[in-house]
Amino acid sequence: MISGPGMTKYNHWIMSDESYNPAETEPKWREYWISNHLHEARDDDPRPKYYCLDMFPYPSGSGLHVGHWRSYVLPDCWSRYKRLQGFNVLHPMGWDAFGSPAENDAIQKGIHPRVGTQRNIENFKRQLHEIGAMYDWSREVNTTDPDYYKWTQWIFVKMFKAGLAYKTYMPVNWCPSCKTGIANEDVVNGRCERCGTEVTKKELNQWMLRITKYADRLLEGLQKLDWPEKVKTMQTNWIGRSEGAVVTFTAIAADGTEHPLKIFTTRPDTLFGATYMVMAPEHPLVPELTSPAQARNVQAYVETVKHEKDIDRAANIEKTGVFTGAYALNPVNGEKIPIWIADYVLMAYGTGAIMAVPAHDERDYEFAKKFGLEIREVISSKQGIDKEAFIGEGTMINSGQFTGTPSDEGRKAIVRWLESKELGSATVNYKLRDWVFSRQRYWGEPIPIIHCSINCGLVPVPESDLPVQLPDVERYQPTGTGESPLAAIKDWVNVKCPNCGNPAERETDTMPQWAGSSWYFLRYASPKAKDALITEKGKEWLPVDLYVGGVEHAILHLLYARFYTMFLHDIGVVDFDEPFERLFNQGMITHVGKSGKAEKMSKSKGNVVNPDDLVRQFGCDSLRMYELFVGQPELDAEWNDHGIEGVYRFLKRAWHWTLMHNGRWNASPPREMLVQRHLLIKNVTERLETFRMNTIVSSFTVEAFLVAIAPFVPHFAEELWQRTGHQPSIFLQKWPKWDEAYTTFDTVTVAVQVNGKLRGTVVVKAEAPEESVLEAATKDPTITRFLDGKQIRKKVYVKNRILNLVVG
RNA sequence: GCCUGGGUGGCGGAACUGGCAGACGCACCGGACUUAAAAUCCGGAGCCCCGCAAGGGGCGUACGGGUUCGAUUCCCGUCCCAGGCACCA
Repeated sequence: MISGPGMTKYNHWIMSDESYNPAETEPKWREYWISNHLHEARDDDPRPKYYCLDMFPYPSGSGLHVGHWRSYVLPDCWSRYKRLQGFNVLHPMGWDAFGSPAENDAIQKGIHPRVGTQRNIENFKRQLHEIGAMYDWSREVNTTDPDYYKWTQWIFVKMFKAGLAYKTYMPVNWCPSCKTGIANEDVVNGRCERCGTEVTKKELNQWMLRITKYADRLLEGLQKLDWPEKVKTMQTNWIGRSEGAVVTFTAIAADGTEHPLKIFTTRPDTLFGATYMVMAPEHPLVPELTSPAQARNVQAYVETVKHEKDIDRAANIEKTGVFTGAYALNPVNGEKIPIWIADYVLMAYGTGAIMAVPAHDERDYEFAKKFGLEIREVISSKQGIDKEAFIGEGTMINSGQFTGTPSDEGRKAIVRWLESKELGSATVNYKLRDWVFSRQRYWGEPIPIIHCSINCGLVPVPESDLPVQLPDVERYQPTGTGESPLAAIKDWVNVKCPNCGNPAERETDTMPQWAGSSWYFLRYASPKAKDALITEKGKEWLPVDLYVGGVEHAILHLLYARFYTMFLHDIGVVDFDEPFERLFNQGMITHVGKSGKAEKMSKSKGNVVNPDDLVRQFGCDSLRMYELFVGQPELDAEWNDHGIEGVYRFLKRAWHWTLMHNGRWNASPPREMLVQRHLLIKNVTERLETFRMNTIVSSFTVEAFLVAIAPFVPHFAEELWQRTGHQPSIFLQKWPKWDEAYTTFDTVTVAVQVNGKLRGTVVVKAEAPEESVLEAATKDPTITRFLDGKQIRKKVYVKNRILNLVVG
């Protein structure tokens, strides 16, 4: 700050101990809150509980930027508000600390993931501290802590015992050069991000979780949740329930052998329109059905698809496929139709084969046009099928005994007929697939299973032996066989079978990062419990009342967490089956960087704004307030580098205003002031309740009121609270209530329109009847100018708002 | 291609259930204070047109229609931007 002999009188006043100096007051109050345990949630507190949860972060090396800040400030503001409302608030924080960046650092720089992670956590914690949030650090959890992942493993063992965890061969993205499986996000344009080699597929024996068993419950549970409709829609589409039928066709190979070929269809009513069949290229029957004449083509196609499958393909890709040389018999009419393979049929959905009805399916239509296959209309429609497939409902035609039936009835009739002949059955299908739970990586929870090849097969580690600790390794590099680095530690791998005592081997796959984050919200309730995942006392905190985080987790994380909770409910660990009653999605902060466009902040785009500098210059409270002011919380907002100066100026004004008026507050205030005060409280309360924080901050400029602004600028409020002669902490106060009597005005300004155009305003008594407004309006020359010589044909009056006169 | 959001001044963004569009802030302009600057305080402003001025008029919420006394808000169509998903039978 400026000082010295050149200081003016006014500067001197700024420099006095009344000046707003956040650098001095903010650390003081943070320390006060901590040493007085004000943010710790007590189990035995008699107040009603409120659990406000932030999505816990992955502690990355690059630290927080102002975009991250936004997602922590809103829930903190809300938590403080709930505290002032008299709730016993649990607002915890922790670390989702397993994950590949730490492992990559280990490979590239030789830093032990545990060491690197610990260092990042410390930096994150320091930065989070500057937010001034009321986190209860006594409940901090860390997914990489053995005391924590003991329970991550325990849940897996329970799932295994319940038949929800199983092993199967699944294709993974495989880089032939790195000799390792890689995640989808590390495949860029079909190539390995690290070495640029073309990625292919490799079948690996993988652990799977049977999430599909919960598909219906995951779908139905959505109905009772207070979540954004957008997220519910995304989850609904992801689960993708569709009703239809499985129908068995008879496939005849070139050598005359017959194989049942099952297909799934949502339109059994179009069965008579099937003119060919398509199998996924990976379908197990493909080799058996392919004729010698077609073998070369088929093999070549299958090979191409292996490479193409996960490549980002352009929007309007052309259909491809080849004929297998085999035919199938349609069960409804015995007709012989050709069997093709094509990549537009996916092995992972339905049965991996379809009957193609080009007249009534867009994709089949396109395919049939390209390869000159027959298109047969079986549902009548006005538009016909000359230009495109007709996919709507209509009357069945060319359909044997079913001709003339409306398609929706026909659907059921055909299924009944198929069932009676044992040729098919009504079936519900889901897009949702089982969850690939294996990772061939080091930095994750070891899957607690022992392979006993002599007697017992797959044996879970006894619960009393948990956790299976992650051992130190010499090398973090992949083994090249597709196994995790753990496979190289022989004295860790080799164990005795807990069942029969014979030599056996540990599972060397680890769990995905999702594992630890699927249940962490439960652990905050009793983070130190030794003998149970959650204590009886801890259960009282649950479920989470409000969950705040980015919309990018709308599907996977939230679905997995719901699945885990349902399972834990089923085995009696918790007594509810939906973990998050209310969900709020933050928008992200965009900023102009090198590209010249406003984009999401990231180091590579060079558009990151560091909060540390802003906190130093303007204080934490200014940044908090600007983060809330910047725009509607659920929408993205663009960062304005100078915007924070506005809130800083406001806080300075409010600071001096408060100190100037101190001591004069108890004088009986005039009604004018009471109205201002009650309106402010009403506004802030109502807008907080609907999360419209950005519009509240604007209304403060009317008049600052310490308790009402405390959730937004806690240090500021706390400091002034004390300076105005009160005992800290302000957060022990009650949220103020407003009185309707003071939120109404004696007079109102009514807008007067003529033919829908604003021509003036009149001030009348509140609740005034139409006649008195009209009377006032017809006395106002600025309005009567538009009425002269014309007749009022119609009057529309909305009380206290508007009078519209239609003249002509 | 499909799904989901979104498009309002120079900029970020307000506007409760259809009722005074542009709150609040940034940037800008003018004034006060200052030797000067910064800071602070007061005032101004959507755009276009007429007028010396006081003032007056027109147009305006991506674009084109519609419903209505009245539309940023509701309906139909088009364009653009962002995010997500990849042919789900």
